Amino acid sequence: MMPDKSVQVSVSGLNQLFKIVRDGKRSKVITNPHVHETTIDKNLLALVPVDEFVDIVRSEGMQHAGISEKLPVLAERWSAAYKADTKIEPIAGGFCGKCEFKSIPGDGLQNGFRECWTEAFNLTDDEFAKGTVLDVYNFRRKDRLIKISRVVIDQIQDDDVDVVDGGERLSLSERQWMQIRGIPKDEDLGGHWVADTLMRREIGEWKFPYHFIDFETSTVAIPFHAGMRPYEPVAFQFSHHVMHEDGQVEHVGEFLLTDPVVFPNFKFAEALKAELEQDDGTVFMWSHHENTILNKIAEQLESTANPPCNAPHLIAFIRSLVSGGDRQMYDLCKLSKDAYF
DNA sequence: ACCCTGCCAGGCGACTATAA
DNA sequence: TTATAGTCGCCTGGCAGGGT
Repeated sequence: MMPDKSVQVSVSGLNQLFKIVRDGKRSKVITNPHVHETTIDKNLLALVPVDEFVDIVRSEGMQHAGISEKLPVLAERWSAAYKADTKIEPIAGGFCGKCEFKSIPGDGLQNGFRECWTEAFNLTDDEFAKGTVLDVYNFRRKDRLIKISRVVIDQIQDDDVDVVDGGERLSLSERQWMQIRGIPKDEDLGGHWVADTLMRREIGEWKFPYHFIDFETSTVAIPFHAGMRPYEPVAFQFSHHVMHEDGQVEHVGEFLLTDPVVFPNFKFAEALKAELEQDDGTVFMWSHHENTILNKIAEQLESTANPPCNAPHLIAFIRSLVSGGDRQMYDLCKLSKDAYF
């Protein structure tokens, strides 16, 4: 059974019926005794046939952490190793970047990643400290280099990265190369690099007062509110800082709605509108998260059965801020990628 | 003058990896 | 989750060379 994202729930507070509580080191779910009195839209859960995927696993086996093998063979091998507590020989790959057994030097914990990579590549402490192909930003050839045991960052060769000239922008490959070989001496501003012309031109487009907004959202499987679907984002908090022309920065506003009964998204948009419509200063976001959330809220305002009376104003306000709007939010993450190292 | 063929570059879509 | 960029394969169109 899977939550069906196309289904709107008919009641509010469904999530309140199943409270998760800590019980020592374990968690457990307390089911509300009134659960049976609540009419739960059973369609919220969809029966999804997975035969097709089971067939794939049966015929092609498992592919995990560099291993490709039939499931029964793996089950046998891994359970035997687990039972006898014997170590499985490591296979290194790009997926090691997501290794969950890394530890921070000095925290006293064992470092499974280091153990594996020491065994696989004989790396010294010094080499670990330099960094590896896993540390290179958005590097898609790491697998290839790991296969030929070229893993320490300074072992990466010129032709391992096709450096594309980004013109006035720092291209992805130029960034990678800077990370690998360092900032060219004549362009080093003291440990950082700036695309001066581009940066100044972009800043020239901005308008004081600058608004910096940051959203906190959650997407949960069991909707909090009637009319919502599984995994619809709930925007419950934002913070708002303003930077004035004289350089003074202030935390001008914050929205936080924690009342579990109230659907926060529309109140959220309302509060944001009240704070931003005081002037026409540039609004900044980091990456496109704020854009995505605002689009989502506009969608919800349009599709909800009982929209607030100011819905048209809220929608117009959102449209002006999102990509394509006349006051579209400026993505500082993108600028930092284009113009800063 | 026209056509065919092979080569190559660029465009495009599908897929995939990555980041936030 | 969404957005974006890299990669790869495929297609197309331009071009050159050679044949009819």
